[in-house]
Amino acid sequence: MNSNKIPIICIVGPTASGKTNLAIDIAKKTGSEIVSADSMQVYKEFNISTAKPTLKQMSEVRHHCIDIVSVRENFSVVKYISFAKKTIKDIFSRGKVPVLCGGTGLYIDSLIKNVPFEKGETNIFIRNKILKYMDENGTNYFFNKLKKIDPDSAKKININDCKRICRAIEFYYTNGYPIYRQTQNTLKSDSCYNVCKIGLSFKDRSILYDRINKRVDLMVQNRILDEVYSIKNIGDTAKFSIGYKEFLPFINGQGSLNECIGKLKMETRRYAKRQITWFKRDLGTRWFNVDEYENTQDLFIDVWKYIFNSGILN
RNA sequence: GGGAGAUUUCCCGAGCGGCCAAAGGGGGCAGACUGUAAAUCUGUUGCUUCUAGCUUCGGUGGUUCGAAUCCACCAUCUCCCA
Repeated sequence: MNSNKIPIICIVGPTASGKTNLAIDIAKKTGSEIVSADSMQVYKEFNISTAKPTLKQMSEVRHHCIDIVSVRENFSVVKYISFAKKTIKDIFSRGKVPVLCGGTGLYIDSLIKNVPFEKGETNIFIRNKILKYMDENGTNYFFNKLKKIDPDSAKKININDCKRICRAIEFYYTNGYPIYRQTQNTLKSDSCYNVCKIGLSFKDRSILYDRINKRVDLMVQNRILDEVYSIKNIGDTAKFSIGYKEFLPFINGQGSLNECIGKLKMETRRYAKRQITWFKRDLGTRWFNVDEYENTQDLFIDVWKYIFNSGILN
């Protein structure tokens, strides 16, 4: 146990696995606060679609990194990290062990691994020009350019991955050195947190998928469509939110509502799959199969035992 | 009642005598992921004792060296005329 590191309890897992409730139970038990790690719950206007904790839940346990920007603004990992780092420090300074909870793997890993995001604010204008060029003329020109300025990254990035090619080039020209070096530096640097990581998973994938489908039905009942209608001038990062873009065909008269709901369920399931792939990578995570427990109380008891025995609270 | 057309691997859909276990897309499964990440991208997807063999293209029979592809009948569906 490294004493000069801030201890964190971290809950990860796919969407609809029950992270929110588990985190709240843990925070109540330890008298602590929750730091969300969710790239879409940061937006004030998304409530139903992001399955945010309820107002009641948020009044019982303090939540952070939720409702911090408008969908009109662009958000990114960097903004998240600077916000989350301060928050975690603050919670710890008040004698509590923060509970980090969320489904955005990139945000969690970047935070925990201490990724050194430096100067070089993204130039959206240039980025969009490069992406537009690749969309119209193929990736060859920029991929070859990348091979020259950052051959290591070119080896790792697939020739069809426009966004990563674009980012690597953008990185080089704003920072003056290859993005590959940043990755290497991160691997060398030490985390400033001491993390007890808990993952929620399912022995039977179909049970998770079933929960997702039901959750979407519930969102529809809770008038997710009104939420979509109420959003005006959405920005470039929020517009990709699952639960927003799927309803656009209906709103534009290009599809039935049922088709959109079906698509939303499907996209959510696929998202869950990607989350599982991401989180599985971290060998330090202690996994709990949700579908092996009779109820959430039993699950909580086991999780709590694990947290307690980990020594993170000492 | 008469006429025209359809039936393909989990789904949609191409194939119209050999190069077809069958294009392409979707989904599933697996993977990647360092300033858009709920984004983006990759691999794989009939079975097996897997550099080969076996069983598939509504059903049954036939033509042919050879059929998902041609013929006959049957079944189901769609459309058109009554």
